[in-house]
Amino acid sequence: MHFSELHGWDLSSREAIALQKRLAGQISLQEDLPPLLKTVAGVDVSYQRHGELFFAAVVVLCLPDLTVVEQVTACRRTTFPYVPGLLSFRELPVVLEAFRCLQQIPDAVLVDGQGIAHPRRLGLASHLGLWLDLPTVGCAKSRLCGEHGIVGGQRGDRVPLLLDGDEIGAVLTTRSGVKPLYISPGHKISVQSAVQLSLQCGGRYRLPEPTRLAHHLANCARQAREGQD
DNA sequence: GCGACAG
DNA sequence: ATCTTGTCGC
Repeated sequence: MHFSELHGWDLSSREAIALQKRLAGQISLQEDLPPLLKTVAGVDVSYQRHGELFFAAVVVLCLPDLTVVEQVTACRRTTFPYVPGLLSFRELPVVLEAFRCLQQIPDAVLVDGQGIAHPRRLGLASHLGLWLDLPTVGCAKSRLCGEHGIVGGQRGDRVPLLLDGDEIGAVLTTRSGVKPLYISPGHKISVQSAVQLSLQCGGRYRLPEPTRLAHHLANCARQAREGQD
């Protein structure tokens, strides 16, 4: 990993973009999942409008029953601003902090954000996948880049997400009658498996259980801290 | 120059 | 993401 990435993350936007271009070349879209997935983790971040504290949560669930086996949270202050396309430099530090608290290593990770469906093919899920050297999937609630047709309204319906002639992901309806999710491989997984895993992890809600629970836990951690002051 | 733009 | 109350619908 790049030195500046191991410390402080105090990069300029120009440096961050250059780093993304280099790291993108290390992303693997080859299937590298265990024969049978036993655990899958979900991760998400929460923070205040005008606050500097960021809270990350990681929840590990068992497959195929989706029972929770472990959950951790972490808190850290961030300085990197929100810039579309540079989200990982803002959220990855606290997310990695949370992963260090985990007692076990999940077989795969679902992330609230894009994988390779990114202008430089290195969204938050991809960047995290490289750091952890684990299969990751980007499960974003809205589009960052790429084009696609209209997707059906039934759970499981999907259309390809294309960018510069490449299939970078899929627009997937995870729950009938609800806005679709933008699914893309983060690292060490194919579009097909990313979609398959996303569906396997949910059904009752728009978001897959792992990220849905992580989102809730991160919010609880933040509100608990706010209550102290 | 103009519009788009994860969380 | 967050700021915020109620409200429509299964």
